[in-house]
Amino acid sequence: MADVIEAAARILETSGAETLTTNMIAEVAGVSPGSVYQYFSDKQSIISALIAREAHEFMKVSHDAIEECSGLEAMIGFSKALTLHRLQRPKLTLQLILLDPTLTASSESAKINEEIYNLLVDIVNESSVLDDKTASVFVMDIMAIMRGMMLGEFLNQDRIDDLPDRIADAVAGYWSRRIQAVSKCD
Amino acid sequence: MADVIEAAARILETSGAETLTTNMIAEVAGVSPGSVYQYFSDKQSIISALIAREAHEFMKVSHDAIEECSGLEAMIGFSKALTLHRLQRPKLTLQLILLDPTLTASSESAKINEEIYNLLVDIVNESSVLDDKTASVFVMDIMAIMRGMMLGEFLNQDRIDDLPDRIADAVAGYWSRRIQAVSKCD
Amino acid sequence: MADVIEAAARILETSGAETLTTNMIAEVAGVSPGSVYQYFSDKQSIISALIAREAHEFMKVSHDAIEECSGLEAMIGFSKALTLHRLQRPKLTLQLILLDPTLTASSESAKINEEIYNLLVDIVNESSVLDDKTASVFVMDIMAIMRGMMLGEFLNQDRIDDLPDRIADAVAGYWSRRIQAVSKCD
Amino acid sequence: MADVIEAAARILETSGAETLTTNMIAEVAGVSPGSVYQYFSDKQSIISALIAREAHEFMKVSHDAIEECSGLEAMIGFSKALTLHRLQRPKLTLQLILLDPTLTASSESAKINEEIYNLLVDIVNESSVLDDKTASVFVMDIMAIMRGMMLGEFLNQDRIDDLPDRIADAVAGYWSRRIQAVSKCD
DNA sequence: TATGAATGAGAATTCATTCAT
DNA sequence: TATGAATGAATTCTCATTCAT
Repeated sequence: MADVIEAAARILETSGAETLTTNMIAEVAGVSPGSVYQYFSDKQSIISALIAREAHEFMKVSHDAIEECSGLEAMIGFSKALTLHRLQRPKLTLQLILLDPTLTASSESAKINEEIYNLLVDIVNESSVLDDKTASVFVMDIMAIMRGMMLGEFLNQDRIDDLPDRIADAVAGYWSRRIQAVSKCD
Repeated sequence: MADVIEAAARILETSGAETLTTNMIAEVAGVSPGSVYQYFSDKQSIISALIAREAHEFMKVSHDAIEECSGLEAMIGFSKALTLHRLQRPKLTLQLILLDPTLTASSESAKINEEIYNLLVDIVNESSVLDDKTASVFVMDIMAIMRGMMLGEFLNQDRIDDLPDRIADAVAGYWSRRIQAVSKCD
Repeated sequence: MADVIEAAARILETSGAETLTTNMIAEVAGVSPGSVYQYFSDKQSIISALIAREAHEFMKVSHDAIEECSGLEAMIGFSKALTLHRLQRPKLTLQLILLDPTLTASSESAKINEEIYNLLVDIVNESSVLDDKTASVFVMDIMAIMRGMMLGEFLNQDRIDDLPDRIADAVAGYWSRRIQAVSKCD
Repeated sequence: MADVIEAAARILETSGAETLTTNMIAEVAGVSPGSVYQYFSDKQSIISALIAREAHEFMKVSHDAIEECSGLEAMIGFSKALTLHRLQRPKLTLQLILLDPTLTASSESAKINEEIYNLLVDIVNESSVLDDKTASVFVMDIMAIMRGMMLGEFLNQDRIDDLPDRIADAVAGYWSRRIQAVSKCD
């Protein structure tokens, strides 16, 4: 099962989503096409499982990065952890974002995604009192910025070494500007 | 020809890239499958033409938004113009980003993309003296932030009315933080 | 009309039967696809007309080659005339043989073919008294030998300059051997 | 796999090359269209495999026909064996000659073709000393005569019973005439 | 449970032919 | 009469999925 998922990951990395056929997955995983369907109901669920795996892996890293920090500092910690984590397999990250930008393909990854979302909402609420909707949009934007910048970098691979810092700056920049904007409204 | 491109756009909006078949495009365009190939050599070139159309439309808006401004002000003008433009057809924007994040699918859209890129590099160079590489990464990041936030919003459609402002804040935040970071390095 | 036929010929020569489309014929002939159908009921009738044209051209040469000769000498004269004639456009000959080995695609070329056939039967009958069936097979074989050797040579283009002599030898060889064989039977 | 090849053969025999579609092959073979592509990469490779099959079958017969003979006698033995072999499925032979007159469609049949070619060159060299080029043309001509006469007969089916003898006479006739012609040149 | 050959619906594309202008 | 855009049936080939072994 893990082999099948990893096979899908490797195919995405080496030749992209168009070549991701179930027969190819089976071949790379070293099993028969029929066996793949013993564990996965269909092709989409393999992709979903891969996304869930990646989300899971990240969750482990995520908590450590935030603890003992709060507010913007915690958010920056989070963004750097996410970026460093995804830098390990940039091509894969790129392909997964294109396949499922929201990470909600499976209920499992959707759940993990929500956990992360709640984590970030908590961080935001520690330092400012925003109504639910505003906090939600705030967090979504920050995730979108991170996702967008990773996607951009992984497409160009121009200056991958300082990507974590650049993303941190983008997040911090958004945070400080936006907190002001949101406060003004009240 | 325009009908075929618009048909592709509508299919992307209503049911996404998987249902974008050449037969479906022909049907929605109200022509026969054969007719599609009178104007387009293959399926990809329809998509490329659609992307080129969108890029073209945006270019018209783009110049107006920037003129008489400079520096950050110009960049914010640009980001708002882009966002407002893409807000007209958010679902389509989303699908096109997923199909071709770099806008380089066709030589024509690649050219327009480069024009926009040069426009932004000029804006950056007006206010700060950065070496070529740094300016390039700077501009790429800003485009990535915009792309990421649009993609995020169009997936959720939570608070679309203040998206231009939020993107402008993100761009401004990145700009001010990053100019400092880059200056420190010198 | 002649332009259309010649266009078909040229396409056969340059790129073979697979690329012989009606649209291509029209383009090479410098007319519109619709115009082609003013003169020809369908694609096959263009090919038939081309075959008829070639048969016709050859008939002109044919009579001259035979007159004042008789028997084997006349037959050799005929074979050399045919070979020299077809050597002018070997590629075309090759393609036409493959398209219609019997030259009976159209009633017109079938008629010319029969004329030639009768000519050769007369030649045979001048020197030997064979029953109709035997004479018929005799002539058919000679035509088949010529066709086969031309086809072979035009595929390889090895030694095209002495092809007429080689074919003449083959014809003469068949003639002399076969006359004996046929006589024995009686 | 053999079923698919035989299906192609039968279609060629009954209705010719225009009706030889991959769907029809699958239907006649009693399998699904997809199954055809399990064994053959594309349509052409089915045809090539059929040609290779025929060439292979003939090779088995070929050696026996020649052994213990030499010179013209061996060549006549060969020509009779070939003719008798192809007489088993004349319609198929006809269609295959039109599809691939040189038998070089596949590397496998090309190889077999070369084997046969070498066999015949050896036969020629046993009785006469010809330079390479002359021997090559000599053998090619003999093969062309056989091919041409089979093609002619299979089109008309006039007197199929004495075809082997007629072809043998044609070959013998060419041989004796041509050996003289070639010797004169020296 | 694992296999992998077989499936067959469906995709992209072609091209002989038509017909409104 | 000439045009050439439009047609649409037919073709090759793919691939997610199944099921007998």
